[in-house]
Amino acid sequence: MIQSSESSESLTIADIARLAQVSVSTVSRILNGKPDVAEVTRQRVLKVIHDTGYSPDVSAQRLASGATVAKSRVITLLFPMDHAEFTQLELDFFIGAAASCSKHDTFFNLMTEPMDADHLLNLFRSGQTDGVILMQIRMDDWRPELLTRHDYPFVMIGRTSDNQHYRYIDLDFDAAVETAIGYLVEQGHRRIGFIARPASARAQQIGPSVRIMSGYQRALERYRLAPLYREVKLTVPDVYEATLELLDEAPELTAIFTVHGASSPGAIRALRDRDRLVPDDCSVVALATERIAQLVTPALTAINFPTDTMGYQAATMLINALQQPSAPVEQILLQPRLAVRESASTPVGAT
Amino acid sequence: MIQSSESSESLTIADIARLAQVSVSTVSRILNGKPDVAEVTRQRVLKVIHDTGYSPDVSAQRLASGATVAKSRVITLLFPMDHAEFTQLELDFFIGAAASCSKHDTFFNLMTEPMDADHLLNLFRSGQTDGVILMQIRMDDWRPELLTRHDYPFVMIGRTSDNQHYRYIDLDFDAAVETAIGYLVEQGHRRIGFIARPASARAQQIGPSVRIMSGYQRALERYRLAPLYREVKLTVPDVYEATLELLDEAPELTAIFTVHGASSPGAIRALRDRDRLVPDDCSVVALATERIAQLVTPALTAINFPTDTMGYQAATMLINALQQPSAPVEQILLQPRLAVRESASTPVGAT
DNA sequence: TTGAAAGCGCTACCAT
DNA sequence: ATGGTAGCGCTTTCAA
Repeated sequence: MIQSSESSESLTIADIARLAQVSVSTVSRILNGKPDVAEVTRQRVLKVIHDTGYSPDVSAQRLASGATVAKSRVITLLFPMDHAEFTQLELDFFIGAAASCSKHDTFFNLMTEPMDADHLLNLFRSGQTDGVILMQIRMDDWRPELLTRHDYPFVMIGRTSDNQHYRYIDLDFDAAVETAIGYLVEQGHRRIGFIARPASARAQQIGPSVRIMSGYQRALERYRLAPLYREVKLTVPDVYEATLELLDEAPELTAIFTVHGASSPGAIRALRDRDRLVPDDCSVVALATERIAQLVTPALTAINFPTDTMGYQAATMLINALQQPSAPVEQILLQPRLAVRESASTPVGAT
Repeated sequence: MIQSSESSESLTIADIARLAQVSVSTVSRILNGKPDVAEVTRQRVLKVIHDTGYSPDVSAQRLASGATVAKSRVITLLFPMDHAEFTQLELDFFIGAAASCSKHDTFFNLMTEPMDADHLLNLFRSGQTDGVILMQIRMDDWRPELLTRHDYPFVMIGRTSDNQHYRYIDLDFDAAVETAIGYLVEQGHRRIGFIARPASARAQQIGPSVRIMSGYQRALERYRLAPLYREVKLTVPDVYEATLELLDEAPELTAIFTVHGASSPGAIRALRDRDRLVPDDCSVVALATERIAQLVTPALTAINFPTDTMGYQAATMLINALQQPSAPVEQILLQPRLAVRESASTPVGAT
């Protein structure tokens, strides 16, 4: 009870055996909860173990038991932090994934370190994780191919340009933009400002950035709209500035679509500072999580970005794949759903 | 190059040695980057390794090299998810901690599974982590004592009732409540509604819940105020309801202090639905992160809850402790700082 | 520069 | 119910 400290440094199973006056095999049995040990013996040995603070060397256990790499019951979500400022968005993915792990008796691991191939493979080799959730997927991402080749389980939140065979869950961003702009057009808007993620993300071929811009192009053509957009860092001040620029470029604009709910107060305030009230004098539609949409005033009319659900589903998908490796590959492409709230309306003087 | 797959299942260093026509020792040397190998040999062996897809068994490596448990360069943030609904709050802790890890070449691990003592110790024993950040600290938390006894490094975000010797960073919640209410009183408010975390959290002795209520008691005494509060789940709808109740109980109230920024729109909307505009007809002060405070309209006058900074500092503290185990124990108790924004003002008809 | 062999700490099989 | 012992896959002297 009392013994203060870790002489455990170099204790081996042999030491325990000696101290408890039994054989190594017996100690091993006890350690592994085997039934064929006399209760008295077990107690005696257990006492020694506790008193000495001994704990078995995991490496040796694994090696001896032939478990090349033991199931760790850990899944890891990889979110390379340098590729994007953390935003509310990503956080909800984490929550969802963590919640699923909790429900499925699995540990959840979040890694924000950007990884090269070696790091990634080592995660598996070292037994640190049983599977990974990949985020910030680029159109030409190299990771799915690598992991597939090594037969390491993974799912993507996002998708590459040609992912016939990989598990993924993603929002149909192309369609999301078309839906949002379509809605605004339906309401009678013709001059619509668009605020998108930084061009740098697109240059890096990050999926959503690429697809959002292609969706925008398609929407422009489909509705015969003139381009009017800014690609900026999605912070409140940057969006504020961008909105002002848009207003300068096209004072006649009656609506703004922004791809990020959490920075939309920037737009709303810029509008207010130019004497435009939302939604009466200008509509704002966003791509946003329900939570953020509700937090902003006026509550955002928005394409729902169900990030927590996506995180939850991604983790669940991965855990399933772990349990049934031969099960068919699931691919989920969520269709956009617009939630009408308070931030958009018919333009002044429209039909 | 082409080889499609992993026969690697059972490849050992001996197989590589045989295939490359060298001894096991030589392969080992190459694996470990030792200099005393002929370049030709090295190339030949490397090719075999690559072609076969061989990768060494980590357990065996560790065992043989005597590294009882290798430094994992991982720190783990423990956030037991059942103890609290995830709120924006906690998320910012994660961001901060992750950011520090990134800066300090360390992996960041988030675990949401509630843990018993065995789980916790195993995290260390199995070499999964070098240190942990504890959250959701209870006044009488058992974890610091356990970890200290085993000499496993940790820091707390929060603190126990008697943590003379543990590393921690915490906000002075007692003082925070007094400051907020003091500010309101200074502005001329006398009838102030208070919205706090659920009583269940307090029953569980979760630090902030306990200290916030004790701070409230102190504030009541100090300013001779009558109690007027609700303890509720901090969601927008629940806070909405709570605010309505407060309004029913004390229609004359002129201010509300809530401990959670992200659910404060619930209060603001309840007020609006009772024809009270914030801040003109009723002030709202919150305990909130800067980000949330800015997101809400009107921007919240709030006690700053620097969660991301706290997460960052906690991780940094831990990483330092890992590098210099003998360094003195750091303890940081942040004093509350009020940021005046738009949501509070002088009550109607006050001096 | 290379090879042979002795363990690392533990499990699992075979005896007893 | 217990003990003896042969490896698990690798690293690391020590020789050659």
